[in-house]
Amino acid sequence: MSIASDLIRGHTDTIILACLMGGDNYGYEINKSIQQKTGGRYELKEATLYTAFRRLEQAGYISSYWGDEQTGARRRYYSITDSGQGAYRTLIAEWQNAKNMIEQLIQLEENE
Amino acid sequence: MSIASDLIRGHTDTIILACLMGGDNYGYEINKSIQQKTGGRYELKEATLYTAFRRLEQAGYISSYWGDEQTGARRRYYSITDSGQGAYRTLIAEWQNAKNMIEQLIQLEENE
DNA sequence: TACTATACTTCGCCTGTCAAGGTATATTAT
DNA sequence: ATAATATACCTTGACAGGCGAAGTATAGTA
Repeated sequence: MSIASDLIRGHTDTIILACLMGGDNYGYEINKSIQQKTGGRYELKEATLYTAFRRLEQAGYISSYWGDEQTGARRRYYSITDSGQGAYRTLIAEWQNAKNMIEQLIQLEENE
Repeated sequence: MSIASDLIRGHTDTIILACLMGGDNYGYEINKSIQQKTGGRYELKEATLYTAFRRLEQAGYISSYWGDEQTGARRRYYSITDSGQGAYRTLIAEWQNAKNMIEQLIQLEENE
């Protein structure tokens, strides 16, 4: 069973930034690590992933460079910027906020 | 401060269904109750609200009828169906799922 | 008489997701 | 040799939900 993408929407950027907080990485590997973290229950679709990279780089939250692999397919590595680290912290705070709000709104109240 | 709409996307239906689990209600009042529950920090935009009603009714999760107000503006009341109650429970379960997954993905791990 | 609150509706734009298709290299199986 | 698979990246076009903006109608208040 997969997860509705509308529930993840808006978290893609945060997920990627969180990943890059742990160090530079490239797209394919980032997605692999996401699959691993969730025990295969979730993965970003390639189109979604690379669209997000463009968006984040455009916003100045990440920067990229080509790896110098001597063998195998080329890799484009991404690095989180200072600005991106700030954005990450903001996004985390917003998530805490949103999470509480959603819980408040979708649960049935016993009292009242 | 408001909340990013992409963080709410996918929860609109659940929020409305949750509201109707407490009994029949009409659009304007539903939105008021949402504002109240969140201390004014959140409200559904009218277009979003009424679009959601159409969608939910289309799906058979809610049904509607006109109120018999003798005065003031007419009100269209909404009622959650059996099917809608099932959908609500499913959506709640999915939220629990998604919530855990997101937390796992966006937080920094101390260990490892 | 104008404004505000209540209450519902529709149109068209914007944005993020994703199916589908493409490119290229290296390894493994037939 | 050749086919298949894994790695790794990229783009296009369609789709769906959120929402700004505008409109309709009624009732109470300044």
